[in-house]
Amino acid sequence: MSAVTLTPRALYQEVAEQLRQRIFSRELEPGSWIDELKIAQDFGISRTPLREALKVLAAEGLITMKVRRGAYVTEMSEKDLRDVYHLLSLLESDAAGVVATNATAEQLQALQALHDELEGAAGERERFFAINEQFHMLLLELADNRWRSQMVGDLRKVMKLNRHNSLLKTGRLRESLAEHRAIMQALAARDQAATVQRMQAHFTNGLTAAA
Amino acid sequence: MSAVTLTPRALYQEVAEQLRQRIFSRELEPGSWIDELKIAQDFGISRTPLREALKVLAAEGLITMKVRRGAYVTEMSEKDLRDVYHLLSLLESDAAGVVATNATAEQLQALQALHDELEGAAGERERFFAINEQFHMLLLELADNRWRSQMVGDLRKVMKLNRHNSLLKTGRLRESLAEHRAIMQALAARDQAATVQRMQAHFTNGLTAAA
DNA sequence: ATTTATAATTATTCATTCAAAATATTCTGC
DNA sequence: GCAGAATATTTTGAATGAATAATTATAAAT
Repeated sequence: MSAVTLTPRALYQEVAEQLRQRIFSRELEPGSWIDELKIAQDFGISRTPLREALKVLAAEGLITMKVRRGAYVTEMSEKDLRDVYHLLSLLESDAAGVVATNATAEQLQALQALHDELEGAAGERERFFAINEQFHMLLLELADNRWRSQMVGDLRKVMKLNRHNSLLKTGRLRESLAEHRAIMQALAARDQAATVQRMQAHFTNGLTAAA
Repeated sequence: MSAVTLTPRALYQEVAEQLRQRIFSRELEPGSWIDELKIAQDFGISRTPLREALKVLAAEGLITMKVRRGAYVTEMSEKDLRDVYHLLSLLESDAAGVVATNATAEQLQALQALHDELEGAAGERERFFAINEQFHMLLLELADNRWRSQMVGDLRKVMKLNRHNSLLKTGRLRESLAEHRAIMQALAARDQAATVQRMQAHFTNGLTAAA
């Protein structure tokens, strides 16, 4: 038994995270019914913490509960994808604008450092995506609004339901880098309007590339 | 004709709604601990559906779960209020812009009708607030993005945790009406930029009035 | 043969029970 | 009298079991 029952967090949270992984890996496909008994047996737990985990995921939008019919993995239509992407663009652009206005010199330096890493990783696709993710996360953190961070986190999770879940297509890597550079420059210049505008453009380009 | 389903929704959803009411009415104060046993006995139910309801409310941000310490009603700091209000402004302004661009003539007429009602209710405070709420809700619905609607709904719930929860102060009623009129004109003119800008101004004024 | 109604199976939902952890209280020793 | 440890009580977290609701399948009647 691999069960090291050290409980850093509650079981239902652990289960929720495991379920997210199964959903993102498409082991649980969008639209499919979630068999409580089977999952509970798989994890070796009872249905109680599993049901609590399902409530959490339902609130995140990853699954949809139907009365007396159980839980289904949320299906994202094309419109849903566009809608969620639109909100991500709106929220992250605004966050960038806030950072352009409020960030300290040290914080801007941290962003610049990450961007420099990104420039260096233009060849390695995987590493580029990882650092890119870090950059967006740091930006969000620096915007210092836990409610927005929570919402963006949820939206990004929902985006992962999409089969082509990359917000950045491979072919767009060079253009994406150029856009990032432009954003970084606007940030360094503390130009809020330009930062927002360029971040929005960055997202818009990402969508047309993904479609 | 009316009572079709005996169980319109699951018990945990019913309980979640009841808890929201208790929180909004300050029967459960922000920062206070939620006694599972007591609440369960109050409602005459077991702890199981109650705990599931608590998970839902936690996802909405209304309560905060501490590991092995139970559930607490979320406390909103001044900064939290500003942060949430900022997001509401961002999301609803964007929604208004979308409506300015995409709404059909009939939909704009429906908005105009509500606005006309608002003009007529300038004297009656309660009715003014009710219609105002309807207007914002209809706008959101016409923007046709269920993810945003969900988010705005959650944020508005969280705003209700505040003691002075009115987004519109009484004294600001006349100014608020004037701002609404300006928004309606921009909508009728299908001027997206002006609509967004005026809705943002509307929110900004509301905040300074509430502070 | 098709449609409707009933019965049976299956799965969700809620309650009761059990275990583990944290906090409060009491007792003992210095 | 005070401090520390041990015990007891309170409360969260998890498991199991029972009941209700829904769907599907089968049978009967038109």
